[in-house]
Amino acid sequence: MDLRSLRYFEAVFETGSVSAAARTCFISQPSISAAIQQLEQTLDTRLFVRHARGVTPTAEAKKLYPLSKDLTGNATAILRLFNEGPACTRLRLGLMRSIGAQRISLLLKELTRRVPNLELTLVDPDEPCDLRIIDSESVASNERFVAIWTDQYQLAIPKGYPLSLAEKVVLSDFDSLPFIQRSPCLALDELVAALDGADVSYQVRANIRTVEYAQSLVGAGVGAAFLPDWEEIRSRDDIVLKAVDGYAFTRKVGLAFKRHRANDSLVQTCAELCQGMG
Amino acid sequence: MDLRSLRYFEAVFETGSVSAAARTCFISQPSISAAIQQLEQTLDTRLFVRHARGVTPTAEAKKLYPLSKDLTGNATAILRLFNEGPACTRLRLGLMRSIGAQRISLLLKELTRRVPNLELTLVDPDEPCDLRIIDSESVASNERFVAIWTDQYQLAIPKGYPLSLAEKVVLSDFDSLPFIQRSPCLALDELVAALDGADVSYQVRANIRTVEYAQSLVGAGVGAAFLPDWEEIRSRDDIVLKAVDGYAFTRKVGLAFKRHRANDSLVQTCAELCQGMG
DNA sequence: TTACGGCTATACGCACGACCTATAGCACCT
DNA sequence: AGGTGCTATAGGTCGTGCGTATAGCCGTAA
Repeated sequence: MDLRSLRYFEAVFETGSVSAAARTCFISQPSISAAIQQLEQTLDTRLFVRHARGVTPTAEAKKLYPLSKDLTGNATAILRLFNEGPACTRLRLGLMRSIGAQRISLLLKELTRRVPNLELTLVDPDEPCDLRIIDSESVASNERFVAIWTDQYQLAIPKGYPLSLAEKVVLSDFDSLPFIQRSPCLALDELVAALDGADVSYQVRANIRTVEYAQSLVGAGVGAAFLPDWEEIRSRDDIVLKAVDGYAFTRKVGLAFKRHRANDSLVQTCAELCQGMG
Repeated sequence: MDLRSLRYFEAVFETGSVSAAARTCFISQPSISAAIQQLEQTLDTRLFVRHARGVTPTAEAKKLYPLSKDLTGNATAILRLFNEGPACTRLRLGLMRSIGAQRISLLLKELTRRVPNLELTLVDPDEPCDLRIIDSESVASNERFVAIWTDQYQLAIPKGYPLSLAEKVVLSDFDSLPFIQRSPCLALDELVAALDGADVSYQVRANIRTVEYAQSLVGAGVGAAFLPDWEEIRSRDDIVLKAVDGYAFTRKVGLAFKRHRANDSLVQTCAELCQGMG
């Protein structure tokens, strides 16, 4: 019997469902199933009655639950007793460049509020780090991904451009449109592929990496750009955002972390936080 | 932090030594070292000061110890709560045929006393089983071995034989001696090898498997046999036990169990019991 | 009735880690 | 100085916790 199984048991008990428990524990459903089976075996007791709509706890499970809760509570209390104090917890956070500061800063603010004495270091997502905030395409195979939000990519057009008055944007509108490229960006790659397929040639005015630069350049009238539909962009009076008719370019942005660190408490609070920001 | 590390910590704290803790936990010393280091890392605290004569606990360790003891105590209490009652614990014990009933029965008696409601099944040691009582030569590579006793093999001679009066037995005395072979027996194999080397031919009267049979046959005067120097044989007035001059044939008999089951409570009580019987 | 969606259990493969043995390095003792 | 007992490190093996993919089951909707 180990604390891990007990925590999983508690989650199943509280949610009344193996799948739901798996979600709250940031773990796959079969893993919870296996852990519960193992626990049932070591205790030589049936803890849940399985049915198609979830599971219902047996009398033994109801007896076990408060004991388990007490035990795991004590365990984390011991952890806290030794970990709190002046010692600060260090967190290296890999941040995809194209994410944009505004939206992330809310998250980081909340994180530093929740974790006292946090020493946060922001690095590129390809550097060694504890957590990464990246798009879902960049997740490594040994990483777990918790989505935070989904960006809809739209064409950001300077107010003065004729296209900014058009009802809708179609692919042919890109023909000889001054354009600001931001890379790496999968949505842009898709767009380029679509344009190539339609034999439309566009005019590159700038190659930059962050959304902030692109935003400024569009605002300054340098050219149009392909940007996520963030509120901070939408609310500018010098930029118009328009969807490209017939195309939906999206990317899922979220938190990625090594699977074997899923039980790390710092990782867990981050994951919970990110789920809450959705 | 897991219960395993805490239990190892308690053992180190109580014995004041990593090596001693390893012995009481039936585990290797580096494993304890690693677990303690890991615990120190997750608690972000130095728990022991290492020196050449063992380890001394720090103030933090003294603070942790009662908390840890409490936690692991609660955990085992939960286990007991669910495991005790009318449900019986089943144990399949593989018993080497050549071990002899008398000595083992003491051990089994004590075991059934300590474990209430034990359902014991004795099987051959090559059948699937939870524990095996075998000699040290037969231990598999994924098994751990806890010695119980060491048998000294001696020549058991019927009282009436001339050799029973001899001062000492030498290899040449085996020449045309009526002999009772018991196999499999490594000590016997060694003896045979020695006899072959000395060009002595002996006379086989019987081939049997258990010590009990051999004992009876020797007692009945059928022939001599190579037997461990147990009290139950030594005390018979129709058998004389004599060491073979210049040779020490021994075998270590003990408890063997799969390594990954070393933390199983039933396995542990058996191992402790066996250590105590030495 | 069938089709579908959500639930749990099973199958199977991978990778992390707990464990082993062997050995180095250190302090104390003879 | 060499021996003994301790702890730490190195390197390899095996068990198991976790993943994805999938089967099977039941309740609901078409």
